[in-house]
Amino acid sequence: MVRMRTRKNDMNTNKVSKTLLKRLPVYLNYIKTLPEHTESISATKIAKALDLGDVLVRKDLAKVSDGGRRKLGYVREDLIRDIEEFLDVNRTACAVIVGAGKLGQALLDYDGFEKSGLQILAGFDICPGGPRTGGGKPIFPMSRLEAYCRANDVTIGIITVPAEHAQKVCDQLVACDVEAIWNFSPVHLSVPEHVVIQSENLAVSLTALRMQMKNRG
Amino acid sequence: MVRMRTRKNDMNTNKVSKTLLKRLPVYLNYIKTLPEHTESISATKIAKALDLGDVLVRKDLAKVSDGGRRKLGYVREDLIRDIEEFLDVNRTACAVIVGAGKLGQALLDYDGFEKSGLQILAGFDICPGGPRTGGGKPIFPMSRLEAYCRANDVTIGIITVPAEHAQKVCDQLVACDVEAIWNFSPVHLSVPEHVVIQSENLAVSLTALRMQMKNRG
DNA sequence: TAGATTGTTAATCGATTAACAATC
DNA sequence: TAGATTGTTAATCGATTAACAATC
Repeated sequence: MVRMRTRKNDMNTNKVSKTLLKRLPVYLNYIKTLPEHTESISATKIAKALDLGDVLVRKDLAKVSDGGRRKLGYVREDLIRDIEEFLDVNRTACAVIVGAGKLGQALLDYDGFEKSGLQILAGFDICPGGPRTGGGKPIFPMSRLEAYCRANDVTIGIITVPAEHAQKVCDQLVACDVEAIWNFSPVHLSVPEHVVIQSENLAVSLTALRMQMKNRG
Repeated sequence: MVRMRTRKNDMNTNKVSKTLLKRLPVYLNYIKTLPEHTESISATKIAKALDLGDVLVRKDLAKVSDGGRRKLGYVREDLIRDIEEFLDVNRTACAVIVGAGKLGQALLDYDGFEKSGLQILAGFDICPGGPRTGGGKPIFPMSRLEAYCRANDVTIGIITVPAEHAQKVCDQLVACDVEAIWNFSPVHLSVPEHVVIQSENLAVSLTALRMQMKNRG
């Protein structure tokens, strides 16, 4: 009798905590960078390598995989598969970047997002400048944004314009029916409730870093 | 009798939570972008504008300022001063960037960090390429890293090299006696205990974003 | 067996929210 | 006064850690 691979009941029903979601890609990356011949890996070892508590890692892994075997740990490639499945990295979302300055171009050219399930199709800017960036992706004028998004199933808008234009650009992207905004400008953006927003505010990170230094030194 | 401006007792003794540190720069930025003529501002209004709970903002502000007046809220410029003082933005830390690719250059040219107390002096790379970037800051070969860091009081090392070189570069920066590492490469870095580390892992953010989309749609 | 590991339940810790008092 | 606000104490929520049982 063929038995379907069963998943833990709570795997999909339980809400996943945001902190777990942030750790899973880190685990995944670490496990993937282990030497090829590594057969198995334990939560304890991952915890030590990543400076985390072992119980924490054990619980995290239990939430996304039932491949854990007492005394043995996890089979490496099974664990990779389970995490990837959980994170749904194979379902690719399409994105555009608005703002083709240095940062925008850096993101446009970076090919590392594809293994996290993101394909950045094109950039948009008020003055499109050179027709293509080094990485070979096109940069279009803003006037073509909406048509492009609708024609190419763009679900994520990435904002890399200066702070003063960010909200306006955000509104334009929302009008293109993107489902999510990934914001790299240092301002809080207002979006309708159905739109997901994630802000990378480097000034915030920097301040956190500096305060930690202050508390140590 | 001249009375010194007194601060709440718990302001320096109490440990500040990490979450507070992440919100303060956001508050500060919001308050600063209010119309010039704005005299006063309340926690309630800030909360509404930034989609946060009002009690949360109220408690946060109380931790960094004692300028709150019942019924009136805070005097805008006093609050700005108190937050800036708390975050110590006027004490500037010097940094270098290792890795002068597009991302490294974007950060090197970005002038927004200075108002958060960071001065990025120079970039370093294995092949220094053109002598200067658009923003006018120098890019040196790696061989000059240590001498430069020691000569210029560099306390923060920013890493924007590909993942496979990140740990090596990190070790080099630690050997230059930097106090903190700001890591933009998507790997976990090991540092001695006395070194502060902050990683901006975009793959992690991206995954969090995609999972939120999945849970909504 | 003994030891390394997972898994589970309870305890702790930290952060947020709720309720309400104070007050200008 | 009434209303908008801060401030404080208790309750709740969520995440992590501790303790220990299970097991291959």
